[in-house]
Amino acid sequence: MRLTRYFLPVLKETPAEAQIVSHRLMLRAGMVRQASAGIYSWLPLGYKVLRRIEEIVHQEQQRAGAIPVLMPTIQSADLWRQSGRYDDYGPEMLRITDRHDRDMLYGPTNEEQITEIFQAYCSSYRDVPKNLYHIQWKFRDEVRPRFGVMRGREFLMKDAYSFDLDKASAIHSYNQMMVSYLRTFGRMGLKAVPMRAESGPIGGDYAHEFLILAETGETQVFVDSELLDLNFQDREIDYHDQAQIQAICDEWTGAYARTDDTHDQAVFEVEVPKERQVTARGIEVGHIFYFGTKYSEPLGAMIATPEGERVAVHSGSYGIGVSRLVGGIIEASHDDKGIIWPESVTPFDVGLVNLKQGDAETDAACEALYGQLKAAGLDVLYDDRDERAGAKFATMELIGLPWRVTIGPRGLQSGTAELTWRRTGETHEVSPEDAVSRLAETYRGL
RNA sequence: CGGGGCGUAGCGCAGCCUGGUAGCGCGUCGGUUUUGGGUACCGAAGGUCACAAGUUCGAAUCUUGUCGCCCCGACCA
Repeated sequence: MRLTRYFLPVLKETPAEAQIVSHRLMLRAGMVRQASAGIYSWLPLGYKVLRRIEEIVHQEQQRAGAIPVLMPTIQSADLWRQSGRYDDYGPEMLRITDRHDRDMLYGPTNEEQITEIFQAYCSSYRDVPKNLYHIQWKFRDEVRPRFGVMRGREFLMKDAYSFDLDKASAIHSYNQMMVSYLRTFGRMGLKAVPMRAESGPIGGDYAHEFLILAETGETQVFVDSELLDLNFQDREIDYHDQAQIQAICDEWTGAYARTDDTHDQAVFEVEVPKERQVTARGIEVGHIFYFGTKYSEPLGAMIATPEGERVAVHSGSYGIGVSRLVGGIIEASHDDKGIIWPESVTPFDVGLVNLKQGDAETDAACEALYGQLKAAGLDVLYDDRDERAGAKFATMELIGLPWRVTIGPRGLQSGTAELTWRRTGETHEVSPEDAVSRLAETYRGL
């Protein structure tokens, strides 16, 4: 993509309304535009990142056996009356009426809908286990939306719902999602720690929130540093192997990790040696929850056991805040110059900077390299504006592309380009061919 | 929902107290200049001063109401 033909409205100054760093950088990098309180338009650069995060979530959900569907944003109030949540949910739910004066709502979540779908088609133990998920916009009318996309009213969320014959099987479904989440967040360059959450009336240990540590997090967290040192990396997972999945879950939940909701200072001090006690702020990016028959009973989602008995199906729900992750990743990865995208979610793989636009020789060198990078399968943003070096560098650093190739008259004399790593500023003088092959290698498999 | 603040050009702001035909910086457009870290200079375009009512000869400025946005707190399956 040539920058002169792209739509990238970067700002030199920080808009007054933005307080936290991810919100500021998203506005300055031209990623989003606020439409009203807690509601945003996604501009091209922001949309690209959102889609890449979404794609990783899709891949990892399906790898873990979840099946994609798409449910509507607007729901009928009827199902919510059946589950009893129409009255319980309160003013956070956006309620609307259609032309026939029927009560409708903009979905804040989809337990009722998915359970209705499940019960309509599934009636036997042969139909389970099933895990259906979608990535869809949600609306929760927060009293005070803030922090840009981190706490919006309208937000994109992945929500998966598992259906099992009994609790033991449901716990395996739960564990599969926990492992899937570790992989998902790991791929995005995040260290997300599962922390014990309020489990509600069911009891047990089967509710976890995934938090990434960041100074601007809204939640106080208490964690054993042992967990922070764990590394998921790219280990081979067999999601059908119950023992392996259970072992991974045990590894990640074996040490103390809780938010202020469930924190117990006495237990913390007994279980965790002083030097490993970490108190920090966290951002919730995922939530997994086993809720048993809470919705299947009122909504009549029953299945027959092999013995012919009809029982309520055991369910869990599993959320990932897809749009929130865009802000979360920036909170976790930026410096005073701007964003630093991990290669896995970056809007462009590489930025190409022409230091002397209009000069026949540098223009030709840039055009050639631009073509080679694209031919190597890389997504390139070519800054072909007639701007000074400083302005071009500042733009690239602001929008956070992990790699920059710089071509100017100085390097061309010796036939070299500069390859710069955003994260450290480290620069290598390489031939254009080497730049292409190194970048292609870096992005292989991502 | 309690408390506080702000709506003036695309962005950041001044002007308001003490009413008199709206200004600065950045950005944008045209030109000269410069050319490896946001060059310098000249010129230009761009605003129903959030909206409504009122006071006044005259309102961005004073009064009242409405709307929008932000911050602190409470809230957040």
